[in-house]
Formats: sequence, C-alpha cells, structure tokens
Amino acid sequence: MSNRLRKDKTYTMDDLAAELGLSKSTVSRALSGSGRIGADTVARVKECAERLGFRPNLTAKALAGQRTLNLAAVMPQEATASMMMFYHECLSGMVVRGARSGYNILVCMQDDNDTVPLEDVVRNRKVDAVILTQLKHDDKNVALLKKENFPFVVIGSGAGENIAHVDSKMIESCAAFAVQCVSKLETGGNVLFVCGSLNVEANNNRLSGFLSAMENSHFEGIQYAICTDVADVENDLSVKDWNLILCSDDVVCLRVMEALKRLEVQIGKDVLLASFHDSILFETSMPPVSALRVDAFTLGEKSTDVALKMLDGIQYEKMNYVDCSFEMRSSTGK
Amino acid sequence: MSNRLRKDKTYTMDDLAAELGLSKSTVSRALSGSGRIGADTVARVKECAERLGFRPNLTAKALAGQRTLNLAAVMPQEATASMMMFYHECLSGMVVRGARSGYNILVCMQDDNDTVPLEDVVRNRKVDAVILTQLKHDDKNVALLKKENFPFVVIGSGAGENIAHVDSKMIESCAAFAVQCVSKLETGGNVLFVCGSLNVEANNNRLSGFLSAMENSHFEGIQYAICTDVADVENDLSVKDWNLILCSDDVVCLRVMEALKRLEVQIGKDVLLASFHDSILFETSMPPVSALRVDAFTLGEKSTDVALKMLDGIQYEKMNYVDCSFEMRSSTGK
DNA sequence: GTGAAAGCGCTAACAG
DNA sequence: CTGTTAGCGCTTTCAC
Repeated sequence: MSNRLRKDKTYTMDDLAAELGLSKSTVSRALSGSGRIGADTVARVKECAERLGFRPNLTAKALAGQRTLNLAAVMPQEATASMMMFYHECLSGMVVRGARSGYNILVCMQDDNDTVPLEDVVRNRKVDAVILTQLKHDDKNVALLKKENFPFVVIGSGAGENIAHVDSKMIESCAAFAVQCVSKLETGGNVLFVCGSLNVEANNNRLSGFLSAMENSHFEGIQYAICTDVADVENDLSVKDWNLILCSDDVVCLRVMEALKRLEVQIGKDVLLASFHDSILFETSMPPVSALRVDAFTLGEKSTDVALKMLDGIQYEKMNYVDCSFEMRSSTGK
Repeated sequence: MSNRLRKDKTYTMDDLAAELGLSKSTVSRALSGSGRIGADTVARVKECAERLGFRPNLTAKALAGQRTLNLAAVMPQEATASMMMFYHECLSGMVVRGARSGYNILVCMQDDNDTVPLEDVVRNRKVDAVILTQLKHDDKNVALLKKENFPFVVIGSGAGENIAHVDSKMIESCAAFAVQCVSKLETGGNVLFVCGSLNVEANNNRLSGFLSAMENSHFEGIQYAICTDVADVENDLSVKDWNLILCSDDVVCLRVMEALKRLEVQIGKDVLLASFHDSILFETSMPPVSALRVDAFTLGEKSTDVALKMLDGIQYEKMNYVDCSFEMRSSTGK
C-alpha cells in the first residue's frame, strides 16, 4: 500500500486515481456513471472506492456542480402543539424524499414578518430551493423568493395558481367530512360548529368548509350554529340539545369534551362529536373521537418531490393535492 | 459601470476586486476582517460590497475553509405529540444560536437503529458537528460518532461524563418537583406515581426522580405506590383514596384526569394532581394542572453553543445543565 | 498593507 | 473510452 493510503484518512478522488493508475476525471465518471466509460473500469473504481471507504466531499461537489444538495424548509418559530406535530411530520416527509435524491433539509425558522433568515439562506446560496410550510396573507417570503427568482414550493392553499404548491384541499375536505358526520344524523337535528381563533388561517378554511357543507348539501331538518368563543362554549352547549358538535381542532375539541362531561352529556350517544384536526389523543380518549386527518408526511414528501423536479428541469404540476382521510371513531356513533 | 456589473448578477469577490482595482485576496481580508489590512481599504471594500449587494458563496467558503457552516440535529422520525413539541422547540434554539454564528441546522431523522442517515451526513461532510437530541441505551449514533472521531453534543442525560452534553437534570428536577408536590400534603397521605412505558428512557429518569424523592426526603406519614400500566389505571385509582397523583407525562396525565372524572373525584380538592411533563393543554384544562417544564429551547441553544465552541477550539464544559421550572397550577391546590 | 499564486475536492468540456 | 486542463469562489501562505 502506497504511502498516501494511511488508515483513517479521508480519501479523495486523487487518491483513488493514484491507487488505480487512472485519472481523477475517470474516477469521477466511473463513480457518477455519467459520460462514456468502460464497464470494467467502473467495476474497478467502485471496488476500490468501497475498499478504501471513499466518500465524496459534497461541499466540493456542490461548488463544482453549482448545487448545494440542500433544500430549506421554512416554518414558524412559534407554534401551537398541533402545528408543531404537523411541521414535524412534514419535515419527516421532506427528509425522506430528499434523502432518496441525495438532498438534505435545512431548517429555517422565523418569527412573523422576519424574512432575514430565509434571505440569508437564499442569498448566501446554502440551498437550491425552498419549501414554505405556511402562508400568510400577502406573504413576504413569497415576495422575496419571486424577486430573487428562486425556486420554491408552497405547502397549503392560498398561493395562487401560478405558484407550485401542494395542498390538502382543506375547505373541500372539511366540507366532505362535515357531510359525512351530519349524515349520521338520520332524523335531522342541531349541529354546532365550535371554532378556534379566526386569526388562524386554517380555522377560516375549516369554517368555510363547514359552511359550504351546510349550505350546499340541502340536509333535511338540520339546523346549525357557530360558536367562536371556546372559553364560553359551556354556555352555548347548554342552550340547546345539540345532536352533533364539530370542532375546528384537537385543542378546541378537548375543551368541548370536558364541558360535555361536566354537563353529563354522553358523547357518541346523546351527542355526536368530531374534530377537523386529528390528534393522537383522540385514538385512545374516552370515547375515541372521529377526526379529519391531514397527511402531513405526504405533504412534505410531495412538496420535496416537486422542488426536486423543478431543479432537475423535469416537468411538474403546479397544483398538487394530497387527500385527507376520515378517521371515523366511536364519538360519531361508530 | 463596467460591463461585468450587470443588474441581477450575483457578484463574486473577483468582481469586487475588479471594480475597486484591488486584488481578490485583499477583498477577502477586508470582508473577513482577518489579517493585516488598512482601515480605509476595509471601508471602501465594505461600501462596494454593500452597494452591489455582494453575498459570499458559502459553498466556496466552506470548501476553502474546510467548514460547512452546518450542524446536524438528529431526531427520531416517529414521536409522540409532546416529543415533537420538545424537538421543535429544541430546533428553534439551535437555529437561533446557530444563526448568530452563521451556522445553519440540517435535520437528520432516523428510525430506531438506522444510523445510515447520520452516517451519510457525517461521512459526506455535510456538517461540522452533530447534536443528538435523544439517547438510546447503547446508542449507535454515539458509537458511530466516536468511531469517526466526529464532534458531537448530546441533549439529555445518560451519555456519561466524557461526552459533551446538555442536560435538564431530569432525575434531580423530578425529585425536587415531587418534593414540592408532596409537601402540599400537610397531614400526610397516599401518593401514586403513574408512569408511562419504561422503554422510554425519560420515563426511567422520572421514576428514579420520584423514588429518590420519596426515599430521601423522610416525609411524615406518606405512603406511595407505582402504576406502570396506564391502560389499567382506573383500577389502581379505585383501590385506595389517593391524596396526590404524579404522572410521568402529559398524555398519561390526561388519561388519569379522564379516569378521575369518571370516578367523580375532584381534582385539586379530593386529590392533588401533577405531571412531570408540561403541555399547553394543562394551562387551560379543568383544572389547570401543575407540571414540570423542560426548557427545550434553551437546551437547543446551549447544545449548539457547546458544539460551536468545540469547533472553534474554545474551552467548553462537558457537562452542562439547564434548569427546569415548576409550573404550579390549581390541580395541586394552588 | 497588498498582490500573486496555490489549493480546497470535484465536475466538465475538450482532446486524443 | 480515458487523460488533460480549466474552472467553481473563496482562503491563505508567502513575497514584496
């Protein structure tokens, strides 16, 4: 073994080339599989790389190839528990899909309206594309990315048709889920929608979904009301005999469950209950609560897929959708 | 303006050098502030960089400087809701601290026992150091990192004294919190500790903390028991009149609350209740539940700080601690 | 105090 | 099919 092959050294293509009596570029081609190259050479090179435990220096590769092999995932720094779960699952999806193409995910967290972190990452060229996991009204990140002409994909709705996005069609999904729940009420009845803060964009979508379901489905003998003040929900709960209660999210739903228990109303029997946002707590709560489940992992996966297609100049859809699933449990009478 | 100064171009140091009639190396020194350099030159260079909107190509900087300016945060892909919150907050801390030193955080998610993602990131030199947010018994990541002689920091306990770590002293904190709760029982009584799966390392620590509190504090007239089967907690709850129930985490605690309500036991009055793991749900639950709060953000921040010190060859402590706080709420009688 | 030149490790024409 | 030669954009000796 020649002198340059010391143990514990991190080998470069030069080392492989020297060891094999080939040139660096041949080694590069053999390893990347691109360009014209002999099959036996490829085999020799690969064997040698394997034997020496060669790993390419991706920073050098990035510089030479003008690609960082990194994507940025932008998410808010402050978030509620259920949003954090959503982001974590999204992130998983991105990481998994990215890994399949040799890409890593770099996180970029920001407080409202502070685009500096994203700006740095983009302008310093630490990533090749960015994925926005949340959209604000008049989003500054979008403005920045457009101005810089930087590739990006949005998770969620509201970005418009010209922007590549992956959406779970919240409004439509909520509507369909509401219909499914309401149809359990075979003889009609009273439906209450308990909604969290309307400052949260997602809650607006849920409310829209609920309203469109109620207005378009022409249910027989169904009346409905909206409660937007969770703190005071116990009042609304006691004014009437509700037959179905729909909650905007898991936190709201847990509050409603507590109130219902205090009022000694039996969930799943006296009243049906469901949530527009699932939570692991619902699987084992008493009773288990039906909920709409957003497939955050797939959203992350798909958005990354779109971003990578963009980068590779492969044809891609601007509008992409991931279906929600209905987790029907005993709170809606099974 | 010379020809090379087109709008929308991303400038390089060569461009600045040409524009200023200086050499590239002078520009580099002026911008980095290192080496001998004239104050007026620095000013001129900075002004020009500013004017042209120059941003260094960090990939090139990384290659030349043999530093990626990235850290890896390793976290499990599968996690419970409260763990995800913990990771998200940790990540925030890392991102914030990293940004202060020009570092970005790259996420590395793995299922149990699959070290491949971390291995890739380390061996392909995509990061300068790694932060482990969770430790398993006989941790394979630790083994890998040690073998590769790669800088890393661990968040949590159990890594041993030779490994740099940032810990929230869970055992001690749980013990202290338990003491605080038990001392509410002025006339003695029965204490039950309801513990989640002991396969989770954190639960072992919580149990140890609880036990050490009970054994070392010599409370008068206090008896205690452990329940490790949450599914069957209602049984344990009914065999005796408990005066204080301590729960290992928020999910467990919510189950206990439900069971207690079914048994028509008044929390905060008939029985005191507290959790060794806080959750936003506890702030507004009925009643609000006292809990031990781990400062995940600071753990993330501090671990990153340690990692950066390592990389800069600055003196650092191997053992670092972040205090937990006691959120005392009305479930323990205020 | 500043410039010239080499080099970080890889890719990609362009020759042969 | 393989080798030679330039870079990618920055840092860092080493001269001057």
